[in-house]
Amino acid sequence: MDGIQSLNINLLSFALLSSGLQPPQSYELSLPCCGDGRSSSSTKAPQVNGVRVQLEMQALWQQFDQLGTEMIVTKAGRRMFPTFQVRISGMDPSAEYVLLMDFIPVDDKRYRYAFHSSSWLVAGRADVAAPSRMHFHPDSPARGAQWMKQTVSFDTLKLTNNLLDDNGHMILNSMHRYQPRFHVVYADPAPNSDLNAYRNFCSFSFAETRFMAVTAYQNHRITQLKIASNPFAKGFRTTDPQTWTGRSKKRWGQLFVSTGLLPPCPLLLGLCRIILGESQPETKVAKCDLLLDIIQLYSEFIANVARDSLWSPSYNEDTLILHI
Amino acid sequence: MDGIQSLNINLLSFALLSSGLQPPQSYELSLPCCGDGRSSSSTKAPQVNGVRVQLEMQALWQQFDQLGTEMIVTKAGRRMFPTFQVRISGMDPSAEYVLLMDFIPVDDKRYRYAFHSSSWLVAGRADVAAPSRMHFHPDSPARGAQWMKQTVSFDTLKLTNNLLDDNGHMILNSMHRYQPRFHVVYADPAPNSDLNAYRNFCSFSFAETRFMAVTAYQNHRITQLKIASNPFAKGFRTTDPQTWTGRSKKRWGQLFVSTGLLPPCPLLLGLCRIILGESQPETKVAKCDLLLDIIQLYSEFIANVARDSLWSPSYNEDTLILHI
DNA sequence: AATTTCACACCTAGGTGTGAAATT
DNA sequence: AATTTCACACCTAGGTGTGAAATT
Repeated sequence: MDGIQSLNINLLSFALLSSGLQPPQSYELSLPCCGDGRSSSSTKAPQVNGVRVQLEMQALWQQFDQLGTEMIVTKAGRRMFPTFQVRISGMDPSAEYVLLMDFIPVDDKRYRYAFHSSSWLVAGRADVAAPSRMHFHPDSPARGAQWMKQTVSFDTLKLTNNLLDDNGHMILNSMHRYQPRFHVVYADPAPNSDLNAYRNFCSFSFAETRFMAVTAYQNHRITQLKIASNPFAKGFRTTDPQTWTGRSKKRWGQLFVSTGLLPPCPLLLGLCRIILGESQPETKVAKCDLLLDIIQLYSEFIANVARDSLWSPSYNEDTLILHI
Repeated sequence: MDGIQSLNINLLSFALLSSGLQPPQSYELSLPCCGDGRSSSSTKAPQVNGVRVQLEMQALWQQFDQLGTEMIVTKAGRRMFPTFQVRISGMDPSAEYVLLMDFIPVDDKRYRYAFHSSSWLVAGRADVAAPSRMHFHPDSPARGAQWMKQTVSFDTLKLTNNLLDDNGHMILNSMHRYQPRFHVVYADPAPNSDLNAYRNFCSFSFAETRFMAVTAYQNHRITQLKIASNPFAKGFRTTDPQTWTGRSKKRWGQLFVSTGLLPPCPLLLGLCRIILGESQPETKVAKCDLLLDIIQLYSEFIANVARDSLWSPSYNEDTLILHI
């Protein structure tokens, strides 16, 4: 990454500032290239003039966009999901390019979520703009052939609401709306490349990647779509037909303690099977603590309560109610 | 990474080939710089002349070296442990450098391990040399200031015995001995830098990083030291005072089935505690399958054998012998 | 009352040596 | 008989939303 700066920092600063980097500003005016992946044809260097960019996972992005995409921002930095990924064509295979992203405010407004109507409402003018940063793709600089070989993924990019962030994350204001922007910059080796820097870059925006920055999800349907589509949130999927809504250790412990429900041995086995997720054998869930608690409860039950008298209690298929 | 090649490939190929890259060859003759981290003083460019390199984790390397370090090579590629890491000083902070590693045969021999004497014996001349490759540090190229800021780690480097490897791993012959070598190359921007390429690089070897490439560990003490020092091998450490030598599910299952030992409820609890690793609470072991088996055995015992009659069996503290 | 923070359970992704099986 | 391969249990490292607590 160190090499990028020496090669291109002057170029980039001129080019992107002149394209209107500083937010807030109008969304439409900020785009020198149109959003459908086609660059404007005039006054561009041949190395960028023919560049075409295609958004990956477009169907998923559109699914989110229809609900009103939300992206979590945290102090430590949070990845985007869906990840911004593009497929590029039309580069000069042997020319060097730097790829980068930034985020511009869609408008000059601050929003709040109205739960009763499940919609976003304007809640005044925007807060003071967060420090504007650019995210260089870590493989930059690289030749066109390399970039076009496979999908270019910005999966290391993180969003934060920490104005003092020093991890190089993108700083955004929560409850504000943003448009991701993607830039292709030709690393012109000519000594006076600064003079016509505007010719050497091209920018792309995809309307379906707009999102609201939030510290916690507001729209429950967004949460559900994230859980359904992000592999890292698999733990929150409810695949079990019996829908164990209380999945956590605490809830289970409370359930057992408070209701006085205790399983007999075959039921304990069945319960463990379910908890350990036998229904989906690929997810070997590490719910040892929960299991340990249940066994403890069972053990205490045997030791202190049931002993000889209650060894064959009556129970139906799902639960056991102790006759104490 | 693509940028490296455009900047330095001619330079590198000339410089490193002239320093004697092709194995096999004598170990001593192959080192233009001495192994204590000091470069030779004459005929070098000022950007590399004063470079000093210090091996990190030297004590650990020496511990392995005393036993005869072994490094696993696999078809898919295996990391080195210890990882090759260095601390660099004396670079020109604003000059650009490429850092890379290669591996040269220590001698022209093939070895075998004699278990009876716990030592390596010569087993003939070396096999045909594996394709020689270089591993560029992924941050290359970068400025001296960047490289000197913190420890430079080659933790992405992998070793393979697959002659047809196309993942860019280092190809080595199993049962052959190798010396890792580290190169600092100044990326000379001068147009005719090829002409005095030999002035623009410097190489470093650390004798304690020599190792034998193996497909399976031969010296048991090496295995034990790897287990003791590599965090990823923590699962094989025997921290429990009772030293559960049979740790696997299969062994436990066999133990229970074959000996007819079955725990009563308090013992089941204690057993689960031990299996779940309560003794070291930071290691939440996912031994759910094992636990499930034990519970199954216990359940079957209760359902089919003990039922009413044997609910209070005699047992000592460690095991229960059923009176059937 | 609205928004943010934080410890946490629960995943993905991938780095370990094991020991039986396969290969040479 | 020696060496290599492979599925596997068990770790490390870190990305998820949760829901209670803290903050604004």
